[in-house]
Amino acid sequence: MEQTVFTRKDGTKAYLKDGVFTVEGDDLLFSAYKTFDCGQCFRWERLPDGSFEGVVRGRVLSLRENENGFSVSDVFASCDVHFAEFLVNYFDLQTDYSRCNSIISRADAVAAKAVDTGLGIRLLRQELFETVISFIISANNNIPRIKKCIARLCALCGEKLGTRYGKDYYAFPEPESILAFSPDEIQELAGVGYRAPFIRQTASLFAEGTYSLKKLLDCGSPESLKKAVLALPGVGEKVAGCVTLFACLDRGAFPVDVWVERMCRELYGLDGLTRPALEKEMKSRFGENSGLAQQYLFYYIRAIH
DNA sequence: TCCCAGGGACCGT
DNA sequence: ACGGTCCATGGG
Repeated sequence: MEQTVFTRKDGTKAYLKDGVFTVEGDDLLFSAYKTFDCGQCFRWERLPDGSFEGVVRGRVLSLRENENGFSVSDVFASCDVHFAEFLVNYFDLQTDYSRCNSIISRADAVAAKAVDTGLGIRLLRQELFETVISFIISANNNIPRIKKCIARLCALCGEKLGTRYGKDYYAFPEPESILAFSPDEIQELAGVGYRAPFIRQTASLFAEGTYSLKKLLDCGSPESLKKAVLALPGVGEKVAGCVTLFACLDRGAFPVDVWVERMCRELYGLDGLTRPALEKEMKSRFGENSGLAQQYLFYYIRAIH
């Protein structure tokens, strides 16, 4: 028996059947590969059979794409309506991407090409603490190694979720679980190098309640929000941008890293500008859609290099 | 061996 | 507000 989670005028629908969450639509604009590969998340991977496996909010998920949509199942449990509603939010299924895409494409020819190349990317609405720690680890690091560091951190102090085919699965650690280890232990066992003290100090600020999702949501303006996130140890301009964007606190954020810098130089001819100047310039082009535009442009410049 | 990776803290000026 | 330097780690 099917349980409908939502339906839309355009025919898109999401429903729950036999514990499996399914989304169908003629023009869904969802590509699992691009969404998981565009650098916003680090705990999804493609399996040899073409499906995807990821750990989200303490659940091991399996995602498979089909002709006109995709299905998600919980590897160790049955998916209930409550979690299905969480997934609708996580995959940003309420947002009209065809509308966002046309707005971004209209900005300029480069953006139009980037949208074309990255079609199917969705901005995931990820958990705050995981996003903060993940992007502290991302500083001066590369994506394959960021994934390894996070996987080791989860295996070190994340809750064990189960074992399948000889593989163990772990949740992303709670702040308190990270605090059980010293900076030296985190550095040596998770291989995060000099970022270990930052990870631990930030975990402490979340554990004691100085930082929480609620407090950041209460900031009011994107400016005060960014200022608050910037005050976390190991968090600078770029990481703060990623946190506010990927934890869905400010979709207008435009984080500038080496790739975006390169993109601005090679595609827009913006040479010799500082990162804040590039951020300001690009935000003026894309406005409230800056975050999504940034993802398309990030994906595009990496694809053509 | 050097350079780079979704940079940031800390120090000078 | 700036510019330089150092910071672990691993892959090319």
